[in-house]
Amino acid sequence: MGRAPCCSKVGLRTGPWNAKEDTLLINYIRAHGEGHWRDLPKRAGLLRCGKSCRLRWMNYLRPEIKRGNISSDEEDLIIRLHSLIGNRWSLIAKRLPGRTDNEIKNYWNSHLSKRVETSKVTQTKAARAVKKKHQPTNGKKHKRNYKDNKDNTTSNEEITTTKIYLPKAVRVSPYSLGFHHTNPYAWWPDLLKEEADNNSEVGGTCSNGDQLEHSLDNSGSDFSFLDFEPIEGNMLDEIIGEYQQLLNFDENVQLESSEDSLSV
DNA sequence: AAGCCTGTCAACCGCAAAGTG
DNA sequence: ACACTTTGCGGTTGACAGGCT
Repeated sequence: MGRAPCCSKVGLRTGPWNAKEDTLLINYIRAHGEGHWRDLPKRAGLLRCGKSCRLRWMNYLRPEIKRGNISSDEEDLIIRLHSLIGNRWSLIAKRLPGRTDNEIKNYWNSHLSKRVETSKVTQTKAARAVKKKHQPTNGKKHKRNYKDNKDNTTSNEEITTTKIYLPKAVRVSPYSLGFHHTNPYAWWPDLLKEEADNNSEVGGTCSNGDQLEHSLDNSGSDFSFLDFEPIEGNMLDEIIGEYQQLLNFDENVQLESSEDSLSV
């Protein structure tokens, strides 16, 4: 997948992960925790680069990841957040528990971007019709301040210049943002689920022959995500409400990427 | 049935921020 | 303050599936 692997990865596997690799990675992380991605493949007996392992874990194997269709609530939230902060997928993902930035990005590119674009055009046509209706008859431009969009695809569209400055991208641990899950092992391979359910030793022998040293204890501290409690209340509603206030501040809001200030 | 087209999504890359010594 | 390493992010790619001609 993607581009050709970089030069330093000779001898390492690329492309889709198989079940055996997934199991090795899951077992290793359950035993030793996340992090130290560079050394992880060697220790786990994987012929992958650390980056690939991290990506596989973060985007697919983490137990708190929610699989399945994106709900209409989530979709609505994505659209609103994207209109507010643009392609900041990780920030958007952090507002959608169980969803990954990659998943949201893909969903946006394949499902939402076109729909939103279509919607924009429709709205623009309607706006033009209204504007034309109220255009002063002397031919002078309407006094209201219109400004071309940066994007040429909508260069003819005119919107007001209320600006919201985007925050700089910051790294925030998903755990610090209330990332919760209710059934962390819901979709893990049955073998692993059994192990988790039984609170049993992860150890034994990996398929590569390595011995796993640590045991899994759900009440223990090896995995912080095991300690999470379900979110109280309807988080999506809260978030939508939160941003609704911002979006309603002015009918037309123009986003402008800049320093970490918010001004309207 | 076969070839082409299009949409989806996992996985890759480069780059930059954060962390560490 | 600096250099080096690690981690996280966003853009992009390409395999695959399904629809269309």
